Amino acid sequence: MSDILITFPDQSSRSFATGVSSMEIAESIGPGLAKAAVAARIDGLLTDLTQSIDKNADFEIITEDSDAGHEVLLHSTAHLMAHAVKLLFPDAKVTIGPAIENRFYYDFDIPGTFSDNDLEKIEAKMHELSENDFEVNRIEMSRNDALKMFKEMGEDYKVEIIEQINEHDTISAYSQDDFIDLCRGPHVKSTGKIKHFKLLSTSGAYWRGDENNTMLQRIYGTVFSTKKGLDTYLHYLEEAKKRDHRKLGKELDLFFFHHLSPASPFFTDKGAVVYNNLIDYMRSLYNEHGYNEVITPQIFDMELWKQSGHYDMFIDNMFRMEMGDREFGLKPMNCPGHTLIYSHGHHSYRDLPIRMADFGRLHRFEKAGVLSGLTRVRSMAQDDAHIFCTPEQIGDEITDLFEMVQKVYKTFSFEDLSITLSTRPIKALGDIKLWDKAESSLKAVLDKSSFYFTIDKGKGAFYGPKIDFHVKDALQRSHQLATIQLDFVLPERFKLKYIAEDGNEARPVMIHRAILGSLERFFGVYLEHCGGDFPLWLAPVQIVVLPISEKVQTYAEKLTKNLKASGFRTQLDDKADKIGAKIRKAELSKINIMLIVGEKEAEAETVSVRRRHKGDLGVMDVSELTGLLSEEIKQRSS
RNA sequence: GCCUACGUAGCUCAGUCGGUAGAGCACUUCCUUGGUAAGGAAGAGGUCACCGGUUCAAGUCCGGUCGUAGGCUCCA
Repeated sequence: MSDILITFPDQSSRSFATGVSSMEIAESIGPGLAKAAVAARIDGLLTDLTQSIDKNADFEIITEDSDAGHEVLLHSTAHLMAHAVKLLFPDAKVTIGPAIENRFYYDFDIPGTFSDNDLEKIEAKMHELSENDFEVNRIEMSRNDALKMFKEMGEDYKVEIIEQINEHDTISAYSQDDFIDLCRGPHVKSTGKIKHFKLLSTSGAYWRGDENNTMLQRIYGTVFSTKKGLDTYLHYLEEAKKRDHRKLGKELDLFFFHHLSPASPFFTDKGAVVYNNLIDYMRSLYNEHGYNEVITPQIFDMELWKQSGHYDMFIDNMFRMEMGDREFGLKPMNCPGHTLIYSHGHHSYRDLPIRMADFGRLHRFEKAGVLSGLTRVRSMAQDDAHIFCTPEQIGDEITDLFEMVQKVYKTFSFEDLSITLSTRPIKALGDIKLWDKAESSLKAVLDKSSFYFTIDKGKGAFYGPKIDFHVKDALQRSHQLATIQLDFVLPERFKLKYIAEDGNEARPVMIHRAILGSLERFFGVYLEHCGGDFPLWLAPVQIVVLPISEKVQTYAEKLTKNLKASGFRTQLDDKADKIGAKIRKAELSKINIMLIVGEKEAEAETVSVRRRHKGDLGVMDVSELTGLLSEEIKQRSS
């Protein structure tokens, strides 16, 4: 038997006997590696460790702590769960069970549903199967044999899957004890490898995601190679729950919902302070960047939405009303209204670009099942603007937007910006030449920006290509916030024009752009990002004055009054509580500055300053303090 | 829209087998006048989401409506 040459990721190579398995190679390198190995990558393809190799190949061991290895482990755990479910619920039919980010799921067709109690039983059975340490074996077979086998087993969904697999492809299945499941693999070599897992939740899910198909029962779970890994992940889930904007919104009394206006947030006085400060901040940027704000109607004759195309594309998401013999639509977007402003006057190329900003309230009838807190609402406003410009101006406008976006994310301390450029979809309106030009100008700006970006081919809007910005929050979750979309269609539909340099009429381009996106959603995302600890400039209550006893009531009142007059959002806590209780209350409501005043301070006209989460900062003159705070607010420090 | 779970005081939650509703925090009043994360006492607060049904009797059982939550094409 001749030898084969195995090349490792560091480009070193060694020869092995033909037919060597990945496991044997791993063992030859070291027992530690062999223990951590879950799969191998041979010439770029993920395979089982037991797979034998009979030709020269690029080779890499996949360990359980790598991303690919974790995926294998997740997928193998999905199988283990399916195994347990089949034992406990013999009538269940298996469907698919992929790994997703940090989790896996498996969909089953069962007569009833899974209860929490069932989940516990399944988990216990999984532990039992893990302890049995069954070998996991790959079985390859022809398409016909596979069809026959799964038909006999009554696994209709698997049969459907096999029927869609290319005739000439080999089909693989994996067995552990007497459980067998159609699967591409690879898998861990025995069930004993799967130890640290937890089933998380159940839900309904349509077969192949199509609501016309059978509703299946899905179970989500997670698994890690170490107990520590699992604990860390479960802790992360706890942390995410603690920071949930709906929970914080209630605790800090920022907003609430009422069943008489579903999915439409009520911002309390406190929440409105934050909301309005977000708007004020964007306004200050608009001043710097040459935007003009407009105010447009809430309700338009349906004729407008027919002309804009919303009637065809968006009518299911619109609130409509009939008044006498006219039908009106509540605006879901500002753009059509803005074209009416643009058309209200004549424009020369010298007027362009026109940057038209609008914080108008929008209403969208989102399906009941997709609503969620502030992230998916039916009533919202955006930091919306439309830029009307010449095709030549697109590049400069985008460059300016980039600058703005970066400023904004810095202010809110969002790091880890990533960008996608979405290009022309198959169903696109407008001249292809214009598309090419628009795409290349977007790409040129991106190239110049030194930002890393990926291209989402064919994912642009039907009216133009777009750039989306994604940020990661404090828990490393990604959120799409800003969007910049080029639009050639609306200017066409509304026959927008300007007089070009050559004296002829020309069609402007519209750029739709929002940086925070919807203010409601941004409020939610940012609330979770900062965990309710608003920076001073955004805080609903910036200062609370805490008198130690009634003896200093007069001083405390005067102090509060003066701070309010100086523009600080200040409260006085003159309840008959002890100072410790007042401090505790202020800390829990996350008020930035606590001013403790007793007889000493009253006499010297000073304050004892305590900062949220930081504790006692010592005694200060009032003017010194207000100077520092004013500067902090002006800088919008985070 | 579909599946599942949930809806009890402002908030967080108990409420057994169907027998007419309870705690903590918050709130109000009183006592205490205090020095950096909870001083004490008393009081007030609920059409148990809504509508209907079963029953002598419903927060509890059944049906419906509304609302909220987790999901619903990350493919064997």
